[in-house]
Amino acid sequence: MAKHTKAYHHGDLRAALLAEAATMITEGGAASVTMRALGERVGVSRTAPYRHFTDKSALLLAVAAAGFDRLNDRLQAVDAAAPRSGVERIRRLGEEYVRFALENPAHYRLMYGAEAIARAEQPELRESANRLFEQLVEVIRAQQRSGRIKRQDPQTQAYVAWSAVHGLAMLVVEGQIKTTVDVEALARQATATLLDGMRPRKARG
Amino acid sequence: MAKHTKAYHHGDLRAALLAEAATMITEGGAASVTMRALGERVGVSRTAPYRHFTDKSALLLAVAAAGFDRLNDRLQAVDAAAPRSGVERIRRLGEEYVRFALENPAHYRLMYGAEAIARAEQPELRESANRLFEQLVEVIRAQQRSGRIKRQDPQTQAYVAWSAVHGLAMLVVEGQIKTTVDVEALARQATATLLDGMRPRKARG
DNA sequence: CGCTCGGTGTTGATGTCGTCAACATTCTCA
DNA sequence: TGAGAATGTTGACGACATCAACACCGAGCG
Repeated sequence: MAKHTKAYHHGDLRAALLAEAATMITEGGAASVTMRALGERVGVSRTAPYRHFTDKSALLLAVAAAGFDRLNDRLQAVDAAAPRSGVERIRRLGEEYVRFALENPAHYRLMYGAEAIARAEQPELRESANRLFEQLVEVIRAQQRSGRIKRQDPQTQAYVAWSAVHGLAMLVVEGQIKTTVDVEALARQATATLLDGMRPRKARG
Repeated sequence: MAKHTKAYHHGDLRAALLAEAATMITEGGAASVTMRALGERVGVSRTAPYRHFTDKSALLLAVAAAGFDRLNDRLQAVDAAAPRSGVERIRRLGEEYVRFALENPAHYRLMYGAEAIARAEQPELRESANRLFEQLVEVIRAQQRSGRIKRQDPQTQAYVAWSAVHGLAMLVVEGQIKTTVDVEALARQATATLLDGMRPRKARG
C-alpha cells in the first residue's frame, strides 16, 4: 500500500529489467541485449518491458545513465578520501576513472556510445555526464585557488583532463591498446603528464 | 584483359560498395547502412555484396580500415609540411587528428567502435590503427633525441598523447562536449597541455 | 566458333528482431 | 464489491542479415 509505482504484478519489473540488462551487457555487450532475451531472463514476456520503457533505446539509456551515476559515486567516494588539497586529489580521480572503465568495459562503451542508444539528443545522459564534468570543474577550481594548477579557464582544463582519461579508457576498452600493457601504470603516467602540463610556470611538486 | 579481379558485371562493385557505404555512414551513421539499402543505392540486389564481403561486419571493417588509411595520409601530409624539429610538429599532428574526427564524425565513430563491427579481434583494424600509433612513436622518439621532450618510454608517451586527442575527438563526436565550445581552441589547449607535461624538467619553450 | 565453367548477381525463404494492437489479468481505491 | 487503471501476454507485421538455389556473363579451351 505504501508504494504504488512499483510492486504490481512482477514485484518491481523496472528495476529488475535495469539490473538484468546491465548484467547482459557485462556478459555479452550491449548488442546482446534483446527485448526477448531480456524478458525471458527476467521471467516476463518480450513486450512487458514496454510498460516501463517506451523503447529499447529508452531502456539502454536508463542503463547508461545508471552507469554514470555509479561512476559518479565512485569518483565522489575517492575524492572524499583524498587529501583536501594537492594535485594528488586530481591524480586519484583520474586513476579511479580509468579503473571504472576497465572493470566495466561494455557498460562504459554503452555510456559513451550514442550510436547504440539512439540518434536524437539524449538530455538524460548529457545530464548525468554533465554532473561528472561539473564535479571535475569544481576540483580544478579548488586547485587553482591554492595555486597548484594554472589559472586558466577551468572549464577548458576540465575538458582537457576528461579527454585524457576518457581517451585512455576508450582505447583500452576498444582493444586498441594491447592488453599486455600495464594500464594502471599508463593511467598514472597519463594523469601525471596531464598534471605536469597544468602546473603553474615555476611550481615543481 | 589486364585486370580480372575487378570490372566484371558491375564494373567494380567492391569499390563502389565501400564508397557508398562510407557516404551512407556520413549521411546517417553506421546504423543506417543496411545491406538492402546499400545494394539499392549502388544498383544491385541486397545479396550482391556477399560476393565481395563475407559479412556485413567485414564490409564495415573495410570501411573503417579505409578511414584509418585516410587519417594516416592526412597526418603524414601534415607532418611532412611541419618543421622537422620542435614540438610544433607534434602540436600540428594533434590538431589535425582532432580536425579529422570533427569532419568525419560518424566515420570516426565506426573506426573506433568495435561494437558496431564485430565481436572478435579485428587484426585488420588493429593493424591500421597500429600504423598510426607507430608513426606517433617515431615522432616522439625524434623529439626525445633533440631533447625537446622527456626521455621516457616513447611508447607510453605515445599512448598518453593518443589518448588525449582521441578522448577529445570522441567526446565531441559523441556530443558530450557542447558544440558551442570552440573545439579548435580546445584541441590547441589539449595539445599544449600535453606537450607541457611531456617537456623535460627545465625546458621552457 | 561454340561450349563450358567460374566469377558474379538475383530471387525466394528462413529465423531474429523491435514494436504495435488487441486481449487478459490484477491491483487500487472509492 | 466493482470499475478503471496499471501491468502483462499473445499474435501479427515489417525490416533485417543471411543462406541456398538459380541465372547470367565473359574468358579461354576445343
